[in-house]
Parts: sequence; C-alpha cells; structure tokens
Amino acid sequence: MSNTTEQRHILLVDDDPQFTVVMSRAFQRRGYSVSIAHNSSEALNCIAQQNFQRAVVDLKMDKESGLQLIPQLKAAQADMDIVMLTGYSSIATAVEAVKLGALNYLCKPANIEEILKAFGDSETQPAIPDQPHSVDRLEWEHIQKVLQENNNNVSATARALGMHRRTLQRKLQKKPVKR
Amino acid sequence: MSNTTEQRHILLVDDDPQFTVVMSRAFQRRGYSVSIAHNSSEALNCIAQQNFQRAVVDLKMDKESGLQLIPQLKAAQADMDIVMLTGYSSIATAVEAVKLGALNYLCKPANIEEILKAFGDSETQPAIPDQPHSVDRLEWEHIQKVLQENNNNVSATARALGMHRRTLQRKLQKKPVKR
DNA sequence: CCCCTATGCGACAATCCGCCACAGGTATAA
DNA sequence: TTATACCTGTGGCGGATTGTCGCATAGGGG
Repeated sequence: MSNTTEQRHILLVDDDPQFTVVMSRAFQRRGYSVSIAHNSSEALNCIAQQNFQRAVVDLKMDKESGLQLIPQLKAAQADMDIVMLTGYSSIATAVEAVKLGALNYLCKPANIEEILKAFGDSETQPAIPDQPHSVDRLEWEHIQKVLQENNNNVSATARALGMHRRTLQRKLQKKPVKR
Repeated sequence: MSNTTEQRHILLVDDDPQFTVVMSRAFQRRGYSVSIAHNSSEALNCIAQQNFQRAVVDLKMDKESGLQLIPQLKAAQADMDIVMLTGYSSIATAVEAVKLGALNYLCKPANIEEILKAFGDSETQPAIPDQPHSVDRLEWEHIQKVLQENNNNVSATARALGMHRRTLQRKLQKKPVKR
C-alpha cells in the first residue's frame, strides 16, 4: 500500500506560517519532502514545478477559500490526494470539499498522526495503537487558540466558545492537562 | 437536468413514521410519487420493485446506519441521487456519506425546500463560518470521528478516548449542539 | 463624575461523570 | 451445538463539574 522507502512530496497550503513550519518539520521527520504555500497562487506555482502525491490545504486563507484550490490541484494532477484541514469547519464545506475531490476533511487541531490517517496509511505503526487526542486535550488546545485570537480576553473567548465565563475561568486556572 | 413535468419517484428511508408521513405529503404536493421505507431491508425491497430518481435517507435508524445503505442503493441504480438527512450530523459522517456516493448531506430539521435544493446541483460554494466551534461541538465532532475509525464500536471508542463507556453512551444519545 | 466592560471569586443548585452491576445480544472457535 | 469473550443498553448512586447569580475591583472613555 505505502512505500516508505521512496521519497514523497507533500504540499502544505496554509496562510499561517507557524502552522506550516511545525507541520513541515513533522512531515520531514517522517520522510516527506515538503513544499509550503501560503496562498493559492503560491500553491499553483509549486505544482507547476513538480508533482505531489499529497496536499494538505487549509479551508480559510485570509480572503480566499481553499475549496477553489481543490479542482485546480486536481486539474494539474488528477491522482493527487488532498486533505482539507481547517479550524473553521462546517458540514456544508466538508461536503463541498469531498464533492470537489478532496480525500478527506479534518478539523483543527489535528496532529500528524490524524492527518496521515486521513490520507489512508493507518497501517504505519500497528504496534503502537497511537491514540487520538483525549477530549480534554483537544478542548485545551482549542480554548488556547480561541483565547489567543481574542487577545487573551477571557470574557470574549467565553462568548465565542459558548461557554460560561465562570466555567472558562475555572478551566484556565486548573489545567496543565495530560496526554 | 430536472424535468418538473414528468412524474418522479422518490424513496424516503427513515425509521420515524411521523417524519416519513409528513415528508411524504410534502413531496406528493410537489408532484412526486413517494415510497416509504423504515429500515434498510424495506428500502432494498422498494428499489427492487421500481426505479427511483431520488432518495432521502436517514443516517441513524435504530441500530443500523444509513451509510451502509448508500452503496447498496447505488449498486442497484448507479444514477440515483441520494441525500442524507440526520439529526445526528457530524463532519465525519458527512464526509463518509459523500465518499460513499451521496449527493448531499443535511441536518435535521430540514424543510422540503432545503431538501430539494440539496438535490439540485447548484454550484454555489458554501460560506466559511467566521466563528470557531463551541467546545461542545468540537467534542462532538471529535467523538464522531473516532467512533467511525473504530467502526462504530462504542467500547473501543471509549477506550481510545480515555473516557468511560457509560459517559460516551450518554453523550452519543444527545443531539449535537449547534455551532 | 458616570457608564461600560473585564476580571476574580464565593456560593448554591442542577447537571454530569465515573463506576458498579446486570441482562441480553453477537461473533468466533471448539 | 456449546462455550467463551466481547459489545451494548440501562439503572442507580456518590462525588465532581458546571451554570448561574451576585458582588467587589479595576481600567477606559466621555
């Protein structure tokens, strides 16, 4: 199914530089050669220069939608496996992405394990039953991200998350979080 | 693409009798001939007797999943348009439904207008939500994803998530929260 | 000064969670 | 077929968590 010895190219399309850097390292550690694009035109530039077996593309990049990129990537290389990854997910966009040819659709936060699994190589490490995030851990990361987007405004974050401010406070002061 | 003058057959698959009756009337009022099935075997029975251009199938029917029904319907009639409709919607199942051949995927409650629109191939790209998910919604999506990876095995999912099976069950019975 | 908002925290009730138990159901191997 | 192991739905109960209200404090305009 998967040939781990051959060099594989993957294209990361996300407007968040930090995210792409972190992901890039993670993929490289697993034997991928990675190219990074921060918007659609950069992505198209990349695929004009070489072929990619896989692409991870963000749904929401500044003003443009990653959805439009899918058919363009597919047009250049019909057998490319594309996984959509986004922090602003919805059922409607997920359906659209798959109809447009995406292989899968994930919500951030997601780690490499989950992304690789989304591509289909779940059989990488049968010995290690690599666990998905625990619900608590996921919650923690999500809260932190939204907190940051709201400039550490606890009240605004609580509103955005649909949770009571008091509850958020308690979660924030109590959690080092395991796993 | 659609011919409104010709008599059209539509198949409703949902284990809720009340829902099917209401929907049935609404479709008939719009010139459809409707057949009702309350489970998979009834549905297969229906398509063995006549052809349907369209089908609306519920995701969660008692014990069985409507997902499995999709390829079966497609096998009998490859050009059938299938819309998945469910009160227990998640991105994971939406992606799976589309990959299995569903035309679209809607969340209950949905009225006829929305369903008919889902059948029409209006290529309008869905809007990207500008708010992050609520914590509860994120949890729901994550649970659904892991559940699917574990072939709907609740015990295994609970183990993978590090949560008690009883707790998982209680969460699963509840409808997903919005946002 | 007033008004609005953010923050921290106490208190209490409602809800939820972890855990045990038990009764079927199902699948696989002997 | 029986035996065995696992999965599932459900009830109950004590303890933990959450939702909600209130109050005091602090900063920023106007």
